[in-house]
Amino acid sequence: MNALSLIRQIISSLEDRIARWIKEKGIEKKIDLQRPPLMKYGDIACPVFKIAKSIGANPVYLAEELAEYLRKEKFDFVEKIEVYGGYVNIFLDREKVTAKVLSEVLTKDQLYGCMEQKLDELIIVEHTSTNPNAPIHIGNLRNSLLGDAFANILSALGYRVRRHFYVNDMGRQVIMTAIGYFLLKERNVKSALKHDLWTGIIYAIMNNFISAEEFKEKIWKIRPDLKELSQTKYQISDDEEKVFNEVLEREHKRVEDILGEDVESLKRTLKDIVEVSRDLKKRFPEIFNILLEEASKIESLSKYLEEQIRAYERGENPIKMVVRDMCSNVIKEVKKTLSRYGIYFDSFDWESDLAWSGFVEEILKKLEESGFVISKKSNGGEVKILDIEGYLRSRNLKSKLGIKEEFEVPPLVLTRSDGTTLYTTRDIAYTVWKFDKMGAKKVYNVIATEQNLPQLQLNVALRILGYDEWADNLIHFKYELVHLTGMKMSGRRARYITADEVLDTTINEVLKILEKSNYSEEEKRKIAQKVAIGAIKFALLNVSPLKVVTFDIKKALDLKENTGPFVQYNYARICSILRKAGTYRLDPSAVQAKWITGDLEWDLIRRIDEFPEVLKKVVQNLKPELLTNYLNELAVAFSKFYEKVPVLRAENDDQKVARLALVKAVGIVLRNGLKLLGIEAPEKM
RNA sequence: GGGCCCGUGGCCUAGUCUGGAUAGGGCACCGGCCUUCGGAGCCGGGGGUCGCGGGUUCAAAUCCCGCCGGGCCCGCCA
Repeated sequence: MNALSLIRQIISSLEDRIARWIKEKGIEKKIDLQRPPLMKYGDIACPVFKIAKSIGANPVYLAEELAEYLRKEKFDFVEKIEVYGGYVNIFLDREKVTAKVLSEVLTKDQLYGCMEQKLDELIIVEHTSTNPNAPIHIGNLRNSLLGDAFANILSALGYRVRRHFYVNDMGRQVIMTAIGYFLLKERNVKSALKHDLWTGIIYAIMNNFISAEEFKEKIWKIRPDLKELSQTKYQISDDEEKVFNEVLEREHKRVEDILGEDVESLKRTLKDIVEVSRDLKKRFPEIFNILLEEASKIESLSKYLEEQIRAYERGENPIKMVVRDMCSNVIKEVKKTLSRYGIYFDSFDWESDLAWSGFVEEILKKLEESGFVISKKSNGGEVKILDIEGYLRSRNLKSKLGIKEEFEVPPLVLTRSDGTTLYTTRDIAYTVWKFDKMGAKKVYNVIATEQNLPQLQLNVALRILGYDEWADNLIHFKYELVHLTGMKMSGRRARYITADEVLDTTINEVLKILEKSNYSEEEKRKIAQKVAIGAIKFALLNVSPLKVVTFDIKKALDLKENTGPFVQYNYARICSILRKAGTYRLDPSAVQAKWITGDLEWDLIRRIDEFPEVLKKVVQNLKPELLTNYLNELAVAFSKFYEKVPVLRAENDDQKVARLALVKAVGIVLRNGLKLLGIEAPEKM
């Protein structure tokens, strides 16, 4: 691990020495060095309050004593040591540090920040993994950007990284979409839209039909006579809605007894189904009506759906062909969208492949052998349930996994009553596959926090299988969802802001700014592309994954508010300086650091030196926002330097060369950092 | 009812794990700066009960307890 920053190394050697001093005094305390808040307090500070307290000494005297001790030692890069209050403040030798840091950055160039040694360890980052029946929208995009940037950084740190997309083609939603997709195909209805948009609409409509049917079945249990009102099972007419509401109102006691459901929530469901139906019918009348017509020929869509789910799980045609055809078409579009964002995968893993290979069944059997699977009679069949809580209690694992003892972890349903598997069940098999077949040492799953519980259950399931080490190395990289101002995204209503739209509108916005410039059309296009990507990615990555992002398209388009373009802008300015400078020897031996030891320069040097540390922190803490923050601050620091310190019109050639070297080094870090975020640094903008 | 997460000037955000010096940035606002390397910029200014209340400590945004507000989850969905 040689990618330590220089100052980090200096701190370590100081810490060793201080630890020795503390030990000599017979004190047990540990001390951490810190970065002082102001430059006048030096570069590294050591507060001595803790040890002073433990031996009842005056902190100021003790600090003086420590300072004396340290002064006697020889530290390579330390210039002076001062005491202020209970702090020992250490000032570094700017010239020496600057020379060393610049030499490091300039010689490594594109590799600065990266580990030289490649590690053998394979890390799998699974991200995006959207259902293959809809377009990538702004919410999914957060997942993709986090996963991709994180994978980039891991690979900079020397790991072997593979990016995997899990194609979830066995879910209920996908199969119902495929049914509708097939019905339209039979009627020769061709999509005028991109495939992912097309299936997104089909999904919404089919889902609405099935919800209507399920709702009616419930009502009819209470009032079989109301069946006569029904024209079609898949729509709730205005009359029906009225009557249903009356039934729910008047007979609420019976309703709750028979259905075991809350009347208020049933009312809400009813209202929702009707509203969604109206909305979809209005927006997509043809598709809606044709699907309704075709669906009405089927006795029960929900039964039919269940049959098809079973058939697909067994790998039977024709549903197999239909689903595969539809999903591949959607995935093609998803790939296209993501490639516009510069995001690629090493592998698309089809859920169904795993199931058809018999691997899911194998895992299921193994789980049953553990003795923690409970079978429960239901719907004329048997559901299998994994007793997570029971296992945790029997192994006393709760505190290890950070779960409150009193909290009872809900069981995981492994199979439906007809024997088909559920998402998380298949995910257990998939996870085993990642570790076992792919040989991953570590797996990061970039998945929204709403899946917290299933991810925990998955983790425990691995332990039940005896794969504790894998479970320890399975990391749920969680993030919160994206909310929108002014509208709500909803797959059920086929309402979303797609990643393509976001990019298109942002590009247009950048083009407007570029209008007055005298770049060629071609250049403008290229720049707009890069800057738009920079704005979007930076904005989404800049927010902690654990915080809900409220995406305001208007704000996102205000490029002044966006720090991505600001960072890019400073890179472009750097390129401009270097271009105008012509050919200067900027190799380390030609640079005299004594010319660049002012506060502004020193601030830049310290930040540049910190870059490798930042990358490590991003990975350790799952916080890509540390990198966006870092880059923004580096750009701010550079901007200040740029304003105050002339480079091309320096006083003499040596000074000019030194300043040019510094500028170049800043450019290298900005460019490398942006690249890790998946953002290109334009030389002109 | 239970569990997890978030709460820092008008808005966004760092710092919280591992407690230390004047809570760091950005946007917006007000006032300056285009004869100087790219003004998508720079300089200056106002604006804060770090959600609230206790506790621990020489020292709390940070640790502990209790509340409040917001989000998510507790389906034979994913």
